[in-house]
Amino acid sequence: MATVNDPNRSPVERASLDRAAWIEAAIDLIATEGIAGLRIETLARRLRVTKGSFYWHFRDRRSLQRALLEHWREGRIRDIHKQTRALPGHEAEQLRHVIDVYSASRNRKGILIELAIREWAQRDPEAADVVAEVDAIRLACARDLFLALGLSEEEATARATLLYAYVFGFSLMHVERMPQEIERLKTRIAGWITGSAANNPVESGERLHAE
Amino acid sequence: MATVNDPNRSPVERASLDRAAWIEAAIDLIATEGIAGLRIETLARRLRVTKGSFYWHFRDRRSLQRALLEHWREGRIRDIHKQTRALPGHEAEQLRHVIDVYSASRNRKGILIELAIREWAQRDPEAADVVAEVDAIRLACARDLFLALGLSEEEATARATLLYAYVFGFSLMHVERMPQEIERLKTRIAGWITGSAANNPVESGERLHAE
DNA sequence: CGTGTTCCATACGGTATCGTATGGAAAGGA
DNA sequence: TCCTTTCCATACGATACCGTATGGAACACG
Repeated sequence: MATVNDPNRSPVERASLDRAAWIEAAIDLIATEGIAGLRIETLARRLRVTKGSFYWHFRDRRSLQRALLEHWREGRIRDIHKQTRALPGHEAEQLRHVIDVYSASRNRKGILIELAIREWAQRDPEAADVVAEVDAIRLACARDLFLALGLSEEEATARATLLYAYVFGFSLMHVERMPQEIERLKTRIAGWITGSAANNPVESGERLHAE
Repeated sequence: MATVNDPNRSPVERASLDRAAWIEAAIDLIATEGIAGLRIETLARRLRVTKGSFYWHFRDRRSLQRALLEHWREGRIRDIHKQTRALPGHEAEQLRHVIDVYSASRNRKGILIELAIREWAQRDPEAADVVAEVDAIRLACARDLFLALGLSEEEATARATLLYAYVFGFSLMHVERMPQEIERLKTRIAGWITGSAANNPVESGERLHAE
């Protein structure tokens, strides 16, 4: 008896979906099409079902958007805490790690999602609230690292702000340059931002902007 | 002769439009609704005409988008040259002026347009080309100011990149804080970026090698 | 006055999407 | 077996939009 949820079924066949599957697909969609491209029937086609399925799991389009925001919010909060948890004495290293891991070249899809949501937040109050919360938490995490380095409150706040703004701003830029040249540039800038010895290589790490 | 273009006509009456009027309205629209909100019939309603007018002035929707890009490109290039034309000996001051003028709090609408176009550029090659050109020119202008301050090529390029990324990144953030507090923060950060001695100069392992 | 040009209104076919209403297949108890 | 729940398909009305075709009013000009 090959039930609907039979794990032995061919992957191309339709499996029973749940809210999580819709949210996952929605994240993928906004990464490539932006928030405006988040259409129910488009999603349904990608999932090889009809929108009858969608309206069983969600009340309406707005409901999916809210679930999307919540999913993104929780993921970002979990990640920033993971990425900024430094061993004592390794805070500077951890800061450079954060800069590197947030950079667009390292995590294209995550950046696209960030940009899509932030552009959405420009005209959606609920999205703006979520973005504001994520910003505040990430800023606090970065600031704490600077504080651990012995900086004053104000100094640490300012450096964290510079770090955070720089990372997202860089992801907005469309630079045409040799990759190697770019990396040198970014390493130098990271040194300024962290205000520390700048020449330690940054270790690669896990993704921060994962969906 | 009270022609259609008679300047004595009441402003609420419909006047004869031209391409420039459509482009202006389109700019306003994307500032509030984003690129996806740029619909011909929506624009026509705002201009109190029907789309019959639009298709007289433009071939199709894409044609308007291209005109929009061109208009934005020219405006940005003119503006950056104007904002970065410094009197000799006043380059640092001019740099601070640039940071201030391009900050979101001072130019909300302009930032919204920038963000909309940059988000558009994430998935439209023609828009991406225009953004890349504007980025290159603005980076060059900022770099030239740093060069005039005596920095090396590489150092000037890096500082210009930091400045540019920071300004746009900050406009992406949703900070909730006292305006006055924000201004102090931004002033301090601007000091770091310009490398001036006004506040806390950026002291790193590789400090300013101005020759 | 007649004619051509400019600029816009109207009407149309076609597509995409939203949300609803309703039916039905499959699975799991009772 | 029968009934219920779960999950999705189908059909529908309604809206918004694109691009085209075509008519018409106002003006310019000879």
